[in-house]
Amino acid sequence: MAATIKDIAQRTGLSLATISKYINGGNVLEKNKLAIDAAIQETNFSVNEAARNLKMKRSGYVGLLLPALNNAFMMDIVNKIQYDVRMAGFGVALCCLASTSDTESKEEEKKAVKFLMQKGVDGIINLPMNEDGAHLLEPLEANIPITLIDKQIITLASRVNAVVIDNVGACRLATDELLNAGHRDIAALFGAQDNYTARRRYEGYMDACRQRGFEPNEKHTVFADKYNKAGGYEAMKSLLHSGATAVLATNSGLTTGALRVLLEAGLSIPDDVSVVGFDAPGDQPGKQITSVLQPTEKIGTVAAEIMCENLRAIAQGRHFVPQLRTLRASLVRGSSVQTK
Amino acid sequence: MAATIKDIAQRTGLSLATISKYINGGNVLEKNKLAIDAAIQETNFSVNEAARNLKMKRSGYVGLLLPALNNAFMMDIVNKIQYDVRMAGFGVALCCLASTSDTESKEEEKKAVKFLMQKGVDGIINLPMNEDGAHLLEPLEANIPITLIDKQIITLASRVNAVVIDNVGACRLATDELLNAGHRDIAALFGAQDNYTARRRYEGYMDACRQRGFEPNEKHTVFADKYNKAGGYEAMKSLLHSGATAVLATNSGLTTGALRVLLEAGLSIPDDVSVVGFDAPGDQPGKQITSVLQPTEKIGTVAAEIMCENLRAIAQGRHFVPQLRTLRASLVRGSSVQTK
DNA sequence: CGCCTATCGCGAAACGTTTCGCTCTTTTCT
DNA sequence: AGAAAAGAGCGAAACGTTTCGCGATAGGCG
Repeated sequence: MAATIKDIAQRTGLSLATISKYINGGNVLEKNKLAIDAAIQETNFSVNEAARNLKMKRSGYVGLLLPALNNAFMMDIVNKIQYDVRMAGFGVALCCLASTSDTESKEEEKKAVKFLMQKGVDGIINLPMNEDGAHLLEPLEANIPITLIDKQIITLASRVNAVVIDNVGACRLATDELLNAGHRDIAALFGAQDNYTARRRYEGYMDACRQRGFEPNEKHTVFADKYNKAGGYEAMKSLLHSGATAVLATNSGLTTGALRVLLEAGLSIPDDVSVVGFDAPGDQPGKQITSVLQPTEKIGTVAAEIMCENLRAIAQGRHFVPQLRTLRASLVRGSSVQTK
Repeated sequence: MAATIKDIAQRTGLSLATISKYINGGNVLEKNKLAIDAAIQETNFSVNEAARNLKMKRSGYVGLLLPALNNAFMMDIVNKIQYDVRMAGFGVALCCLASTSDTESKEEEKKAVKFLMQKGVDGIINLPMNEDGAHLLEPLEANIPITLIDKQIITLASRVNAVVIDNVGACRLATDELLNAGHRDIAALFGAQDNYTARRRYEGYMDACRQRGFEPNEKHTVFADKYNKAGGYEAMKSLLHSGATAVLATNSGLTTGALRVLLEAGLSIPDDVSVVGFDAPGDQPGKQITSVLQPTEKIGTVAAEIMCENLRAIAQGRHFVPQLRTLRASLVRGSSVQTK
């Protein structure tokens, strides 16, 4: 049905090789150029990507593999990457995991990588669940470029790209905001302890405290197993009567969960308790929570950029070296912190 | 590098045809089965999808084409479809438009369809911007199954699937909630008048009013050109001093925009003004807005289901008839409506 | 004028599958 | 036992590209 390169060859009296060359930007006599263009117009020809892919051993797709798609952070990143990658001519094969449990997710992530490999994606952008990076070994063997986002995998650092935010600095920023306001009894909520990001943020928290020469109360620090709303809810609940005058919630889920507890307890913010969150939905009508804002768009752009550059390098047989890009997060002040 | 069917043939002493047949579920002598399985194990073989796609004239991808990815409604749908479609063995090629203006979006949508066609997707799931459906003519000619979500395109009704919600009923539900509470002066915010969904919701609103035998005040009704937060903000602003005792905001953006205005005006909900919204972020800490909730997961599941069924039918040479599925939305009561 | 070099075009093989039509073997039925 | 039917396997062609290596044509130069 659809026209092929063969049809163009017949119509123009040229050979397959010549048509192919022209299509791919090669040089051809002016009159042949015209003839080919005309034939392409008439037949409404467009190259068959499947055939091209077979020959070229590529697929024209980039896999985008995320642990979930249920919050604004992920959404913004997906949106940006999807767009930038597409503008570069690649398709985006989206894989967002569905499991809620950590161990299940890890298993699911491995399966997803297999799926993407089977689909033959040319590259993978991944916000990893498996922090050991075992799931990435196979694509790495196959020489498929990988760009990690949000988390670095240390053992793979020399082989994969990564675009992360300065978690230590970000959390230091958030902590300082409370410390500057005079708070010392801070209920500090972190993600699970085996989570890279959570650990870095804890580090930033400790840094900030120690810089003031004070050792935070361990009793007020909790690492939530679930880093979602439920986790934040439970964690905050357990700290409700701890005497803390401020709350530091170090990710989006924890923040929403914690806020809900405070609200249900009838506490008023910031009069009864000050709050600094992460990625707090700043978009809602109502009280604005002072919160660390991650540069999601930038993360997406940079990840896409690196990936496309890698892909171009591979196509041209050039070499490339994995990059690490660290982006800075900013603090957006709302009205949730009161000087003590 | 990677093993091919040829390698398996050599190792087992069988022919290409036989290996292919076995791989695709055909019958083969028990001892050959074993031999093939062994060879596959040893060589870590897996079929080359590019080659298979070329031969079979398919790509193994479904295009998912949305006007944007910047709200929970879209996110939930993407998430669900992505998952279900993947479980059926297809990849999802995500295309979310970036334009903010209507006309630009329509142009962008056409381009996106071209992109997906070029990529050779096997089917397209689309929340359409171009309500005339012109952008879908080409894939339709090419016999690519199409599933519309959220909006039906009447002129294409016999050729495409559609899964929509009962907009009329949903808006009637919302309106009744205010009417039942005794409100008669309702500031009613709708999307642009050339928008299918907006019109249906307006219809539902009018239905509900007329059923009570009263004709709503036209002055209190506005069709916002922008159906986002900004649109809601402007629209509400223009109605602030209209004397309305209640607000009906008929989509997510309008709802947030309107709420912001009320908040800034220092009005308290529901004491000063009652509010019923659509897709109001019910997830936030703070006051719950009574709101219509769309069955996003269900929409996703049904759309994926229909698409995969279509694709299976095509693969097996079966015929299929386009379906229309209408889903019901529900009203979630918060504390934003007060009896007058 | 003749040689060297660029430039352009071509034929053919290759990428890794699936499938058609055929042969050969085995089973089933009468 | 013999014929028919069913089951397995095979060779070869096809899907639509890209690319290698070679021949031909034309232009530049001494």
